[in-house]
Amino acid sequence: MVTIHDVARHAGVGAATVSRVLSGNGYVKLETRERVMQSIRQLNYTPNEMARNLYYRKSGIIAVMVPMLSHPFFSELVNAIEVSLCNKGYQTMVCNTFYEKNYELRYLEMLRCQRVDGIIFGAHMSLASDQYRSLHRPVIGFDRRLSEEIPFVAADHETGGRLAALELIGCGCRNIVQFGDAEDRVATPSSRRHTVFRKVVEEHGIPCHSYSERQKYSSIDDYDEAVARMFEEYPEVDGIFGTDLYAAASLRQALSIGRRVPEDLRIVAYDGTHLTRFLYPELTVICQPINELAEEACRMITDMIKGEEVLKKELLLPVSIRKGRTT
Amino acid sequence: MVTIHDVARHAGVGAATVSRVLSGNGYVKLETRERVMQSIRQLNYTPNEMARNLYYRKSGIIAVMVPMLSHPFFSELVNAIEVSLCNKGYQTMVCNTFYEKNYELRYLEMLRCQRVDGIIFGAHMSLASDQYRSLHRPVIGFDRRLSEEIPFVAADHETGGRLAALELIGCGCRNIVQFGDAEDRVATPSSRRHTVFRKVVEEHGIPCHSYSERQKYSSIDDYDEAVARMFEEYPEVDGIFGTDLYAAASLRQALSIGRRVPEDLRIVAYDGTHLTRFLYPELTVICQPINELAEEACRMITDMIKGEEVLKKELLLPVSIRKGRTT
DNA sequence: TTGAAAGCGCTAACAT
DNA sequence: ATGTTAGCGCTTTCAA
Repeated sequence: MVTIHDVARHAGVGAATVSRVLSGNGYVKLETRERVMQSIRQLNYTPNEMARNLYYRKSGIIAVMVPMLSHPFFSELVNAIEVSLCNKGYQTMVCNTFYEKNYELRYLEMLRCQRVDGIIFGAHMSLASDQYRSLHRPVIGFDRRLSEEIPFVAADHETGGRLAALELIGCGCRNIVQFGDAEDRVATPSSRRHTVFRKVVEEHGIPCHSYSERQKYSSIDDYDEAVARMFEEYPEVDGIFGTDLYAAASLRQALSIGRRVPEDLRIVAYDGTHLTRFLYPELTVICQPINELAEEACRMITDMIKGEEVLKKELLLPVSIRKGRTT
Repeated sequence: MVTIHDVARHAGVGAATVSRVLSGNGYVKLETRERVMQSIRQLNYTPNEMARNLYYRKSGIIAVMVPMLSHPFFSELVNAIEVSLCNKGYQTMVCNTFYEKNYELRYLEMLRCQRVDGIIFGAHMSLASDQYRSLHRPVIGFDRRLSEEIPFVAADHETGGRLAALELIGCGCRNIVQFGDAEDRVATPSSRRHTVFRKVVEEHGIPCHSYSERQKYSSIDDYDEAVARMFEEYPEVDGIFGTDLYAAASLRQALSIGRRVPEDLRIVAYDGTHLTRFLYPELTVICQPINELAEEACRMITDMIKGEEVLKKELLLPVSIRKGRTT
């Protein structure tokens, strides 16, 4: 590997001069500059990023932790984050956690050892909040309230849950099922949509059955199985609410057992990933503003890295409803 | 930030001793070791990765370049790569290229400046092959023949194209359309499936119309538009072949204009992403072995990084057909 | 068994 | 306008 000293020797100057030419800082005689440039080109020199990083104590890399990248919501999210970070001059490191604490810990370690400048936490929160707090480094939660001091960004899930409920109620549903835990046992902002959904449904005097999501999804089959079990246990269901994957699996199975949608069964999806655009009949879906969420998350984390205090610690972005043919 | 010297001072030893304790190399008296360990814990010390990386001249990071992470095929691929690299002790950096040469160049630069130890090229190949060759660093092509010396891994697309063709022919299709360029203008292994597909179809005396894929996809709408145009230009079509997204868009539009699948129209998809599992009727699909492809790609790149010569420069993995209800 | 010192490749302060 | 030097934080000879 050719170093700055090789270039310096080749050009007959000191290393500092080469550095000056490269950075554009400081004065360099035109003639010297050109000689240096030529040496750089001849030796095909590229400055070593690791040395620079060590000096500046920053890696220029931001990690984004998600439970599973292949999940459409997270792949679209990470995609948007990558775009946004790239525009801000950062590289994106992806970290799958598979809902496992060990992975989370390992990735937190990357922050402490300065491998990354910051972390966007899109993963399940499984650690005690003081473990996050004790970091004292740039961390933000995506849809996760990690601790009081750690800023987070999320969609306005309460409104999302309400919109979904009203949509199904408006269609005249009498037996509603949602995939998600309505007990508020999980403290993530996104779980609130299920609490609100149930509340609104029951306020209208309609029974609402909630199927808790499993802790961990390893494959698509998990969704299919959950939906199959639901249809078995709750055959009279006429309104379903769940994330895109649950909604899609419900739609598919409903059609395959001959139930008419939306006549016999209405479905409202949540998230609005690309998947919903490929289904027939088109799903009615509550869309999270993925791009905007990503943009804000990146703005927050880069501000924190720059040392600026993030003023608004909790940022909720509005959801929207896209009406399809399943309601 | 607390450094190794802080720990050394705190424990009343030299920095080298702390290093020995940390690495487990060399002899350290039990008593000293324990004193050092205690200091490490008390000061909450974590070794700085950047300094280590500089010393060892490696970052422990591998970049994977894809056109667009939100595309289901690439998100599943990168997911599998992340898992595989993680098991091998590497971090994964994602790089979207959006089919643009500038991005590719920028990412190649990361290799030269030692920001990453290697690159898996899952992106469109837009540079001249000597630009890749001149790297002399660990690079492998995923579905891309970058230059003669650069190893690559891909699915056996020729067989894939043949299987798809035979499937549609076997269903009695007389007017077949495929989404993809059958002219072999693009030199990627994956484009071969379209050449073979057309060849097999025409050998059976059936006309085959090929819709060239666009260079760049920015949104899902692009697929929808292409399919809509196809149905308009080629209303008599009774057999369609295309990647999952084309197949899914075709299925949706076919159903929405009242065409019966598979009675009036048969569809064979290519790739086998999760998307295909959510459609009704279930798509018949030629599946790429994504996990195995990722596994092999990672094995190759890590071998190259270790300095081992990759023996088999071209690795083709078998595809499989999953029969659904669209044929 | 341990510490001092020389690097890894770069930048910036300080001389000149 | 340019070179020398002292780090950034770590690891590894080498000497004691």
